[in-house]
Amino acid sequence: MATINDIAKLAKVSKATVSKVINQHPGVKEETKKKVLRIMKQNNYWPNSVARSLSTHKSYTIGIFDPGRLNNFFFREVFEGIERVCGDKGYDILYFTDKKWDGSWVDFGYTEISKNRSVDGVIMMGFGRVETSKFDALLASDMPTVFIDLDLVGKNASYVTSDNFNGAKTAVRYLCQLGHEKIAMITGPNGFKVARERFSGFQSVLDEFEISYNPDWVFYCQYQLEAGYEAMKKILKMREKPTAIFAEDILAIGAIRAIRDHGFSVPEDFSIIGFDDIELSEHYDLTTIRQDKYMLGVSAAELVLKIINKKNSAPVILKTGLVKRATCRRITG
Amino acid sequence: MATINDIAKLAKVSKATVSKVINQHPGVKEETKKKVLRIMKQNNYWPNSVARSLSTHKSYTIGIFDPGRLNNFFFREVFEGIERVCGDKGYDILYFTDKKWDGSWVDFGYTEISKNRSVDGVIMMGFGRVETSKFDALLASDMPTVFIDLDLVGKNASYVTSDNFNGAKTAVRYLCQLGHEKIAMITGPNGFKVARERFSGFQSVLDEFEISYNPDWVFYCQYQLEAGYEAMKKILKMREKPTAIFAEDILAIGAIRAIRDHGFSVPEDFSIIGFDDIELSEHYDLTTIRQDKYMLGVSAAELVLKIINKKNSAPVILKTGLVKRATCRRITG
DNA sequence: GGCATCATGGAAACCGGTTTCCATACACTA
DNA sequence: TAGTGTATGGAAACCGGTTTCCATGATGCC
Repeated sequence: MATINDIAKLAKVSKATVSKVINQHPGVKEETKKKVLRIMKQNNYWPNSVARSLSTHKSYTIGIFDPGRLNNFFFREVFEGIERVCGDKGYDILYFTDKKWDGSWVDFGYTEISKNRSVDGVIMMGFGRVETSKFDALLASDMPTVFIDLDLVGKNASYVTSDNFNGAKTAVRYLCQLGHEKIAMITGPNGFKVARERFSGFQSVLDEFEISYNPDWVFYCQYQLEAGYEAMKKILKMREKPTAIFAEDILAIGAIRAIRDHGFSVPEDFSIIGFDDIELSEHYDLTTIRQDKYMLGVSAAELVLKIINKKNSAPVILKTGLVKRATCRRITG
Repeated sequence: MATINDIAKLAKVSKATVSKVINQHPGVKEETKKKVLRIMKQNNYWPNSVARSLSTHKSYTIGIFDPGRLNNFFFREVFEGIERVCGDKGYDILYFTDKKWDGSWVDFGYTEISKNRSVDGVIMMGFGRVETSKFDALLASDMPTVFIDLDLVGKNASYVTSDNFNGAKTAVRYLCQLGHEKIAMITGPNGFKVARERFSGFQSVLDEFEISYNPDWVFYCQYQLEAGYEAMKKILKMREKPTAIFAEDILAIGAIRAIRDHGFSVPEDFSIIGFDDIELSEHYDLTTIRQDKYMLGVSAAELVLKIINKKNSAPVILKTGLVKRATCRRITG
């Protein structure tokens, strides 16, 4: 590949001049510029972005950390949103893999990894649990950072999330308005921030409708279909059963399968409302609360670019919406 | 962040020595090495990978081009396979976004993009159609390259794919062995390489069983559920209908929905066999041919690393397997 | 015609590493 | 004691760009 020196020699100018042409700096005669551009084109020259990053400390790259693997049902859509925005602004995406540092002699945090790769900003996703101490250094650093679904802020850090609290309220309120008073919740692991918020929304609506809260009807489990299935099996064995269940989609689908496998049906015997609106949900005709995953990605990318450009960095909270399908029914009594 | 110069000064040695320590080169006294390592650790130093790439021409980064967006049902799994292998070997992944080059003054191909970013190798995926000319430069270059589902080879290029031909044969043979003689195929766009291979497998088994080929029973469409739905609607309107349908999963599922929406059922009225085994298929209890998407990613990454390390670069063809579920039945004719 | 001003382009330092090659010091041999 | 070999560490060039600052020549003005 041709380098800037080759081009300089061929054009009989200095590399400084070539650089000015590349970067459209003023102070180069039109004629000279034309000549340099022509030589560049003839030699199919494009500046080496690594060398450029080294001197400018700018790489046109956004890093992504996703060590917990963002929920499969989410990843592609969120990623696509990020990609769209980054692409439009000329950024590429560096996906940091989980690495085994064999006998690593240095403790290595997110800040070091990203600075060492010279990314211009990072998006942190797939961290479900709330243990923020490992982000302290990152938050204190000047690395532009956006968290997805973790409400952390810092000098150069902000976050993007869906309005889980109000989304959950919409869901549960919908059930209440259909006449349900015995409502169970199957949700994610207790330590998960999004799960907690949704649970708060759930409780808040129970209060609002003066429904007493029954802790036996709350199940915390991993975000896996089977876990929803098992939780529902427990419900089916209870003497006093709820009439409706609020559960994140993948768990809701597990529950639906358990219900069907045990000879009951939805919504006749149980009304089910989900949260997320993953792709599968449509196939189960699941009534649910939609999160806009694509927009989550778009917003995260836009926000990190704003922070990079020193624009405002206010957190973004995305609205959710009720998607009525076929798994909830009105009950009387 | 500390640089190699800072460390050198603090340790009262030259940067050359620090570099030797970092890279575990011989010729540094144990005592000196210890001291340097201690200083590095104290200052939380890690070498800047951009500077390093510039001088070594090695970046520990694998680039991914995916402009056509690898089928959503595939992406995450393939990506995860790639990630696992890359991570284990200390590589990160640079995802090249689709960029709009406003008034770009240079024609820009895959080779230039990857060289300019100094990736050590690239994986090309999501190119369904067979137009290979745009890969000519890449194939001729020395950039280690692996194609997924496109059988292109070059000095430093190879590919990974599933055995679509034999997979399709397994599918169709299974139908034949169940007694079906009237078999339709709903497949991807005509120009798609994988679709063509599967179609060849289909035809080959028809020959094998001496079943005459009926072109009216072959439908080419986009890989979208709705397209499968529409194709099936056409079949349902035919006077002489097939008894079985071979279709890629997403199309098969569209077909199943059409069948059900029109008052028929699977497998009573039609046997359906898919290809791919996407996540959805299990939920439809679809009998299908499984492609191991994760392994596709693993193999692609392993292969590109082999090429980088000048090991063999023989193409990898992954076996497929029949997954029997509930959408095919024996007929007696 | 002499001098200030401006447009243009180049020299050189720098970004943070790697690597080659040479200098030094010390030990060992003759 | 001089000569040779070996272990160790440093100087400097290099990777391919950017950027600052200065030199040069042309122009404008009095």
